Amino acid sequence: MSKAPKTHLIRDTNDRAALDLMLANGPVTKTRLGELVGLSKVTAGQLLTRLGERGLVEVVGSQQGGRGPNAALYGVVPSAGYVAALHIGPDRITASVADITGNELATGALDPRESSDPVEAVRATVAGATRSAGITMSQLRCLSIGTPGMIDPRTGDIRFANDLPDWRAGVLEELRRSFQRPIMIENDVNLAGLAEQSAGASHGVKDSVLAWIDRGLGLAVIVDGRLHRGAGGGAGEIGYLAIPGASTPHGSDSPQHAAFQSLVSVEAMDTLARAFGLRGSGVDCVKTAVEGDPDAEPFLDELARRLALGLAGICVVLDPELCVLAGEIGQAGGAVLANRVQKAIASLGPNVPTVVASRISGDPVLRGALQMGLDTARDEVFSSQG
Amino acid sequence: MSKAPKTHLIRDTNDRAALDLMLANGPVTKTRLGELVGLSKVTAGQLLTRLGERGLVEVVGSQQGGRGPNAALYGVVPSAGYVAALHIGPDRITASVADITGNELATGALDPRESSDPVEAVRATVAGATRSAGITMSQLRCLSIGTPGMIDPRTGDIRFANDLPDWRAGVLEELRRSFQRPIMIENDVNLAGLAEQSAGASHGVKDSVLAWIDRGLGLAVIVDGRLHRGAGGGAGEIGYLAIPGASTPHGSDSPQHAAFQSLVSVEAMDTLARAFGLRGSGVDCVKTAVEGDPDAEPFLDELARRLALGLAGICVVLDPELCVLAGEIGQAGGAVLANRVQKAIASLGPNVPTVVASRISGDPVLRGALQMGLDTARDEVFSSQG
DNA sequence: GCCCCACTGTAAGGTTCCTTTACAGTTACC
DNA sequence: GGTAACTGTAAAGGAACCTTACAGTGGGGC
Repeated sequence: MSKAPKTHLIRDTNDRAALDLMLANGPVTKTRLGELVGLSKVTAGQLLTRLGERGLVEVVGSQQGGRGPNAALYGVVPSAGYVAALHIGPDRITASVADITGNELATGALDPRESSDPVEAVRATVAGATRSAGITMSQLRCLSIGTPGMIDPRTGDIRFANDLPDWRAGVLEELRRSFQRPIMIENDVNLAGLAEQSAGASHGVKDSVLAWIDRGLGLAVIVDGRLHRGAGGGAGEIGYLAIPGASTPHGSDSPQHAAFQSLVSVEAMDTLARAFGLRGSGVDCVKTAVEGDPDAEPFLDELARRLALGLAGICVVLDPELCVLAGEIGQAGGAVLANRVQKAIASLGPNVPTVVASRISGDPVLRGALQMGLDTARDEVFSSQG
Repeated sequence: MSKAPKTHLIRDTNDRAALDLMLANGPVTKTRLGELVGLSKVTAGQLLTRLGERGLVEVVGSQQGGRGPNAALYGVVPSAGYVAALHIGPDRITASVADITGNELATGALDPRESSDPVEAVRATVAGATRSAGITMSQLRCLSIGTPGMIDPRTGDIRFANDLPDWRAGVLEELRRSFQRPIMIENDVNLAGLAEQSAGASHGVKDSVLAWIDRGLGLAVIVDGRLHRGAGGGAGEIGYLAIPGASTPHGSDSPQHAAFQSLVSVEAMDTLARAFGLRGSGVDCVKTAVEGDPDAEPFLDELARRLALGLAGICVVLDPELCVLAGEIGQAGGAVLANRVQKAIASLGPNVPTVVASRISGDPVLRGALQMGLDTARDEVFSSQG
């Protein structure tokens, strides 16, 4: 109810609700839209006329089989806007381009070693992906970038990214200058958490965490349905978490080795597999163990125990309803590992979440970045000012 | 924009905003209210007429010193509703009665050993407090109760309270039957966190935690300005937190002694003080150390180190902007302890919050309970249905 | 094969709630 | 003693929703 921007406040709210409904449920008739948004048939019709004149919705068909005349079906116009999402990894940059409805049009990839300049690398990858998608870069409403490393929640800029020496503070500003449009950078693990929430295991769950167990270790914290970044963007940096009662079976027991990162990463699994006398990489050993190899059983139990030692502390603090295991190790462990971790957590503390494996196919980070990009693109395109 | 309860949706929102503004800023004139709420002078006048007819606001004076006629000052009518708040401790029940503006009218206390029945104890304490306040129990809009123990966020009932054997699951239902009005039970530490947020150190801070260090140990987690209870109400039960690298200087080092609870409670401080060859209780030793006694210095350092070991893990997960130390030990430690804890956290991890001591005078739990009670009473009284 | 009923889509008029404009009355300040 | 700045109310206007009414369309019962 603020005074200045009161131009069409209620109407804007209803327009946006209608657009979101059409994106979520697909094409709808006038009458149905009215029921869903809470408007009369007449007002819903006026709303659709308005959005049609702005080029945001169009008739996409008609509903067959009804009693009376076939009602027109209205849907969001896909070409109303496009977004590009990127996942910056140490040895691979991947990109995805989608239209405003969330339909993925094309993907692209680049070896980051081709260029040490982040802006150049991003431009090249995005250019390739947009070309395959059959659109121009100028049609992109915004760019959404997932990286390892910590983001300053005030500025949105990178604070530091250990695995990406070329991505330093100031990159956001350079990218914005180069692209002249909204650009967001977000932590990769947080994006995996968003992806899981929007279309995966934690969909509809209010309080959940996603543990990313890969070369690095991280945690996405979702409280009350919203991603929690922390005051300095450092929430979920559980690689630093000091783990009590942890000791590698044949390794040293000194304090500096008790960090969570050193216990459950891809690298740590390689070491652990060797310590258990297993062949192959740590990830492979997880897979064979999950498939039922009895020789790998103790190895998997130790992994579950280590994970539980760290997660138990997190559960004591947050008491999440659900804990999703993701990343290369989490995905390899699947439901088998998840169940064991849940049991192990139950033996360690009072708060026991349901533990499950990731349900996102493909790259969850890229998926999350796309979701974040779509959210802001829709805010832009659908707002009456845009 | 739902269809059924559309009766005066905008109007209700504005009415509530006006009432909240008058509660926060004190009496206001028609014109000023219009500016604050975002309405025209005319509409603000109609709004005040409406609320006046409902007995919620009244003219409480006139603004002197202006140019034109002295504008009437409108304020919330205190007698529009009353609330009672209770703090149930193992050996003391305290109560407080306030009017809808938050003005505390009377307090009361009871020894819980007088009656083993929670309902009887609550009735007796509330009866005493309302009598001193000069109102009847029937004028109470709601009852808000702080207890140790875990609350089920779905039912609002007690799951279990270790320190209160008579308070078990089902108490909420009995209380509701006895009082026939809204009753809320909340964890004491969470209430201390709410008190600190509404009128203490964490006022206006989005992401903060409050560590309660007393006979028991607990953590109130505030994310995005809202108290986080967790899926099972167990968020912040950090007494169970397993602490790495912890060992009592002269005590045992076995795993079962590494729980946070055993390291920093009032009892643990008694033991620690003896271990350092100090006289007096642990709390007294904290006080003398804070006052500058050099003999107690190492004792205080060890307390800060222990606190930091636990809080560092919490900061890695949540990255709060602020960490408030409360409870008997936290309050006794004051700014001196807070500063040392902050330094110690900085040496243990990447996320370093500002650490401060509680700023609530009196009983923070009772204060938080009152705040929670006021919130729901206002929802009731101010809603157009009420 | 015909009629009717359920449905679509539009037009007209009504309600709610806020706004602007206008004006009469009051008081500090020059 | 006049004016500028303010208060408070009345009247008219506009935004955004609603209901009612009606012409048109097509599947299913008879």
